[in-house]
Amino acid sequence: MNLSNAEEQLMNIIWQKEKVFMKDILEAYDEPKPANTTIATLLKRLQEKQAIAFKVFGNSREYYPLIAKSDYFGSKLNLLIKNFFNDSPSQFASFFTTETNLSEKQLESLKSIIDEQIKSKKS
Amino acid sequence: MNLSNAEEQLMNIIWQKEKVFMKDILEAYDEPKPANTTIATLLKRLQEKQAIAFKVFGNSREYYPLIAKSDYFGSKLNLLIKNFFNDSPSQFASFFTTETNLSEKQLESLKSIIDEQIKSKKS
DNA sequence: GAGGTTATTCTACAAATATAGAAGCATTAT
DNA sequence: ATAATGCTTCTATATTTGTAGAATAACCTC
Repeated sequence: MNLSNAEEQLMNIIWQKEKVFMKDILEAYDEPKPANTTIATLLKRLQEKQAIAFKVFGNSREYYPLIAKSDYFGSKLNLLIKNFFNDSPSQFASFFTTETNLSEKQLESLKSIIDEQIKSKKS
Repeated sequence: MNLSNAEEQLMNIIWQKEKVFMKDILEAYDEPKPANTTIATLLKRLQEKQAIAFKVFGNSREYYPLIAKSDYFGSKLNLLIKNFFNDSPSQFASFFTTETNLSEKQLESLKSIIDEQIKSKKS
């Protein structure tokens, strides 16, 4: 599943709101808002790509995602790790921790998340 | 700095080798290798984008990166975190550890990386 | 120094992307 | 009913991307 930038941006809105009508989407965009026909085009393309679907409600449609954000983003992330870090997640992780400038507190919380993970692996 | 996929792939080769001549690049591609004119086009575009430069050596050019991989990738990563995780690195981190399916060993090594980080923050 | 080899530029073209006008069809407000 | 509104589809255009042929220039070899 490959989405263009504009499509990704729109998907983000849809993921965030879970279900949206056209008007909700327009609202969600910052100024300068795109023409509604632009959004309509993107919605169409997303349907073709099977990224979203809709339910008819009265005269308009309520759009919802067909793919989970975590799935989409997870595969994207794995691709990045593959491309930039020779498929080594730990190499990426080290880059990540140094590069994103996490606070001490954030690092601690990350550590405990990892501990959780390790525990669950062991069980 | 926004690079297309093909450009990114080429940059990766250049980053890996640090300095390359055309022939080195061609070698680095898997079969089916692109036409050398294709590579030449991409090199040209990367120059326009100020992503690479070259030194003339005899009759040919030795290309080298103008932007660091870590810079490029770091800003890409931060963008992703911003777009997908509401600008919360720790939210991303937790996603990362669950989603990339790290082995227990990798998790341990990641944990020690984080410990290093915490120590260095404290000092 | 004629002919092959290699790198570079120019030109080209199809596909994908970003963006939106025009037109049509419901629905709602007057 | 009529007009205004909202949404969707169709059509269209400019730009970017992926890919590479043709032409050219500079070496290398014999």
